[in-house]
Amino acid sequence: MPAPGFFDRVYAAVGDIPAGRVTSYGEIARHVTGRAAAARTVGWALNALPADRAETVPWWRVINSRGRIGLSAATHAAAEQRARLAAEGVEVDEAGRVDLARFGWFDADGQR
DNA sequence: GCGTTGACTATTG
DNA sequence: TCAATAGCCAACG
Repeated sequence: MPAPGFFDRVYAAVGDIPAGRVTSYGEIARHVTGRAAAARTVGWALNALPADRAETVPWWRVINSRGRIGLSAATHAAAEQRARLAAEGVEVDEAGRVDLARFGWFDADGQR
């Protein structure tokens, strides 16, 4: 298989998130580039996520650093994200906030 | 190779 | 907690 590009690495990292857990763009960026500063690029990668990839990549488990849904509340993706998270047992606040202390995903070594 | 864009993060007030 | 500002990174035209 060809060398995975940035996008593929992001998708792979997102796919590694267990069900019922959520993580931030910064964590994904650290797994892919090693720098949390690339979080913008991660968001862009998911924004450009092809429809066929959306079937296999749990993009809805990716939120911003504060456990808040970065998507606009009026966006269809935001509503679907909340619905999918709720279906997995993740409680989402009316403001679109998730309790990272309970549902946040951390590395075996990266537990804060 | 350059400028623009973006589902971000950290800092400051 | 919210709002505004600066910084950083990768893909696209």
